[in-house]
Amino acid sequence: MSKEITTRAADYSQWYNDLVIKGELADYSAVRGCMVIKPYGYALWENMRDQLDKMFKATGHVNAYFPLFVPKSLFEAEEKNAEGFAKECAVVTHYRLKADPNNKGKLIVDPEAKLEEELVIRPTSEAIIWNTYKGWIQSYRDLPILVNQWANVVRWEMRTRLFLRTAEFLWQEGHTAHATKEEAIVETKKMLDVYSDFVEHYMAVPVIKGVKTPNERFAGAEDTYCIEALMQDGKALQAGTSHFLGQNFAKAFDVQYLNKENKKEYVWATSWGVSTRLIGALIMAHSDDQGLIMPPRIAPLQVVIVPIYKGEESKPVIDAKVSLLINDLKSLGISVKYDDSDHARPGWKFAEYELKGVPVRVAMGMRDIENNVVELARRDTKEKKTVSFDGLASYIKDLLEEIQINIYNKALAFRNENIREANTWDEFLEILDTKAGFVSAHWDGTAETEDKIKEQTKATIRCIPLDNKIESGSCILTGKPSAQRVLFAKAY
RNA sequence: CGGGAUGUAGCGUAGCCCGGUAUCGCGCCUGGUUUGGGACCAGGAGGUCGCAGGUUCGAAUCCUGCCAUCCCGACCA
Repeated sequence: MSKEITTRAADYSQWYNDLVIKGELADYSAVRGCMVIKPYGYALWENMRDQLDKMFKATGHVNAYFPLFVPKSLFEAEEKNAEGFAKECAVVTHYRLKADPNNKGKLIVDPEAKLEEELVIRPTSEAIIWNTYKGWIQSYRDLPILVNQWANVVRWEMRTRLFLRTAEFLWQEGHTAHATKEEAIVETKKMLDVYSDFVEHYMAVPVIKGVKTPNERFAGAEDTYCIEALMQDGKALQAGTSHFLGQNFAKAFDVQYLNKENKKEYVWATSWGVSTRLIGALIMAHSDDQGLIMPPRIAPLQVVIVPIYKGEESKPVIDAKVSLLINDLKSLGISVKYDDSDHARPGWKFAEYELKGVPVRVAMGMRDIENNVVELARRDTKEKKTVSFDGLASYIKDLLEEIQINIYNKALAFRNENIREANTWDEFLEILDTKAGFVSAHWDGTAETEDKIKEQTKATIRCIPLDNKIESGSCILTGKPSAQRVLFAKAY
């Protein structure tokens, strides 16, 4: 009774909030728009971070750390980038507080401690990083620079939502510098592949790789590549972006190198990022009305064991048997918790771990020990099975993989069912209205048409899929000729 | 930032219209009985009624301002 979850059908947004808060991933904080990521949620982020970090390093990248503050003069150097982020920047103007002479025990900002130059709290780090790269790059021998940083950034959003859009969020941002345009484009696409690989294979969320239209492009980019995922309510969510920045930042910060012919050239750049927003995607892609469903490969906890005992004498017997299983699981690299706490009964624990999305639950009582079995429950299908204790750990290892694949396939089937072609404006409206999801339709390629469609339907062009087949047709709105379909959806 | 709603113990709530020292359930603590899908009995602790002003002898209740959260827009990862 203690932790009722709103159903998806009753109120999708409330369902999402319930999962985040009652599943103990995060909580609201005293700071507007900022959340506290709780240990269970942070453990999930750590698993995601560790895996991504491995993948970044395997593709030749190294980590570094740049300041939180960006002097305003650096921030404004790349005009488009500055313009794009200007209206959501937190700015530090003073460096000292002092006692309020009129109000004992209170503090005021010391007007005499005004900064000569305001410091922008980074909404993204291109400016400070490219200012730094200027000092790192003289020759073609200094290139490429393949640096990533794990950091927090601040974007003063009007309307925030747990994980999906918070004023401060955690992310990684890769910033690379290259001698040639071709190399930079290869890098941009390579990192998009790393993202899609991670999101699909570890988070079990299928994504569509594509390129953004100029309207939706990152401020300061020449091209923005993205991965788009579909949530259970039929809305799309941008799960990651990789930008080809051209020479925009090199020119803004005057970063040039000498090539083999001893001629000066501007450096080519990329940047790419994914954030704690991915956790929102994970929640909305898999979870059900009973709670979260964690993909085994990044689950904070993969297996929970619940003892079922009658009387004090059976408890040590169960403990002893369980410790064997724990050792076996740990030796296979599986995370496991034995919840033998006495303040909650088994039924309560079952519900609790379902809410938290633990992939596999083992229940063991005297009855099981006598038969040399356990009760095994999987979170994704809610299926319960009696399984032999012999070889149990490796059975569970296989089961975790099966769950991983099953939830991916389920999400994939849902996503595929929800990509629909529209060939007329009426069809387009009807799909958006009654079914949501992605709509594949022809578009005349102009920003004006894109804006009009957005105004009338709230749907935006999520991306032009990279594997798009070339197919001529006519624009859904204007009827003008079009060379290919693009993907529309309402989005988070 | 515009429109709507909400804010009372850790959580969910009654009381507000019609002003008089806050109700109930869950949870929590102690002891006991329990344990195969959210246990039961007994006793107990826990509240600046979102915050700040104002009206009043007296404010959870009336008035003003602010803050936070949720929903719908605009903006965005």
